[in-house]
Amino acid sequence: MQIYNTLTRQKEAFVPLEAGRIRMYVCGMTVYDYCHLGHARMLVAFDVIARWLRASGYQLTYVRNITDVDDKILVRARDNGEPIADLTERMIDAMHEDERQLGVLPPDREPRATAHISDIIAMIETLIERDYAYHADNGDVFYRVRRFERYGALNNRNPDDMRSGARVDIDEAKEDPLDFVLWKRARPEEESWSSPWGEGRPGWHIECSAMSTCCLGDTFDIHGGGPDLSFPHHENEIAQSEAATGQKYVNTWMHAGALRVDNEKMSKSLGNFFTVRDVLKAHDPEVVRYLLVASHYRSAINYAPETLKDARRSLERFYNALADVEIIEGEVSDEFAERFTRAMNDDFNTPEALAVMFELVREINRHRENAAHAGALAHELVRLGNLLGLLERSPETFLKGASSGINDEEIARQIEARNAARRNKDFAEADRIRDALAEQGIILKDSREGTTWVSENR
RNA sequence: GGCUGGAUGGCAGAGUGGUUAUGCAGCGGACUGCAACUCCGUGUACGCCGGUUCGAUUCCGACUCCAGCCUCCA
Repeated sequence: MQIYNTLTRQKEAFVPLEAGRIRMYVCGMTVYDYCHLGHARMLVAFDVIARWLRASGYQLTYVRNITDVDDKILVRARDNGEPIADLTERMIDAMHEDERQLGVLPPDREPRATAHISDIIAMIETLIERDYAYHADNGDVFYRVRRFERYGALNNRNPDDMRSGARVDIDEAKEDPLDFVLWKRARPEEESWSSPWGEGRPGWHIECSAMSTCCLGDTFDIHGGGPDLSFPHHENEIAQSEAATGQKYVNTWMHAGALRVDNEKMSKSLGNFFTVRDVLKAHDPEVVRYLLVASHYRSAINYAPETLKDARRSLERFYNALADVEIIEGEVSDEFAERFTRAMNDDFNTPEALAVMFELVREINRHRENAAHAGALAHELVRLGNLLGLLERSPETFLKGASSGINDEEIARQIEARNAARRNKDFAEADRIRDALAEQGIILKDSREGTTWVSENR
């Protein structure tokens, strides 16, 4: 298996630290608002990765944290006039619901920053002991970046270069503008935790170092996250963890590509985001997942509502192939599975894997008259699709969707009326009925076995 | 300014030193009462300029453009 490593900027043969076992940590959400599609992209990308690692026979421990304390959460909770725990619980529930909808399987562990304050404090204490951190005059604790020689390695960045154009805020309390905060002293009225440095809360970067080490050990196999976390977040994590433990932190760094809107990054700070729940109001969740899986996980996706239409049509091709076939296990050429596996083993090449599945679709359609063979091919298609978290529903459920406004009995009645007209060669009437149903999004399909329908809604 | 990516046919999107990606859309044919679904066939696609090579979209160099990071952000 080959995986692209951000640290070395190339695909590498992946070898886990412990044979047969993989430990993976992914930076999750800061829960002060609903998930947007950019989050969905990252969540689905690592879901596919986790699924494939498991399908490949590895015993995977997948940890994805929740940041449930930070400045934005504090501000939002104060604006709402509620305790931060109320806000974060609500957003965590919403996130879980969005994930479930998108077919994202839960990680094995989902540690929260507020549940690991003592681990965080312990790590900061170690960093201070080792002279990698200092308690500044303003009460904050900072990381001493220049003391960590390898700083910038992940992003190929030299601290001296960063200084020149830097827009780093000149905090008087810092020894060096590059230093970043590990522990923030609480301002009056702020929710806080006690520490050797007084009441306060953890800085953002330290929580991931503390939680990943707690859950997975000093050194682990894979660390992932969104495209914008590489710097400074992951760089800082390396500095913190390696300074604290003296061990290599992570072997393979993985970063998902961005999701853009109108060729601009979608992000909360730009305000150009679509929330997952809003998109799912108008679109089938599997269509959204397909859209995300149809691009390689590292490439940027330029999202436009119209692109969902293409995704929908592509999924329809899969489900049309599965419709009216009895899906049964049977003899199938290994070729498809082998090519699928080769694609996925090559840095999780899902577009290539989907291409193999589409070729399977054609085989099914070609062999429809041979029920056993078609059924076996269909079984294989579903099996491969499931590995990507797709094709988990019956073709009927997907194709008929939520038939809005008109119920199945009424549709059946109209179809019977039309077929009666057809038998009488009254094609004008037959077409009138078909057009009327089409108005309501119901598309009829005639075959030797009779007339079926699908919904083009959603 | 520094550091990363990227530029593929109408659109989306893989990949490869010489041979069909794949999906959607289009065109021709089959099936159909007509459609839809499906099948068969069909597109001189690889940003620009040089170089290496028998041969480059694929390797190397320059250039142009786009995006991301350098401040919280998946």
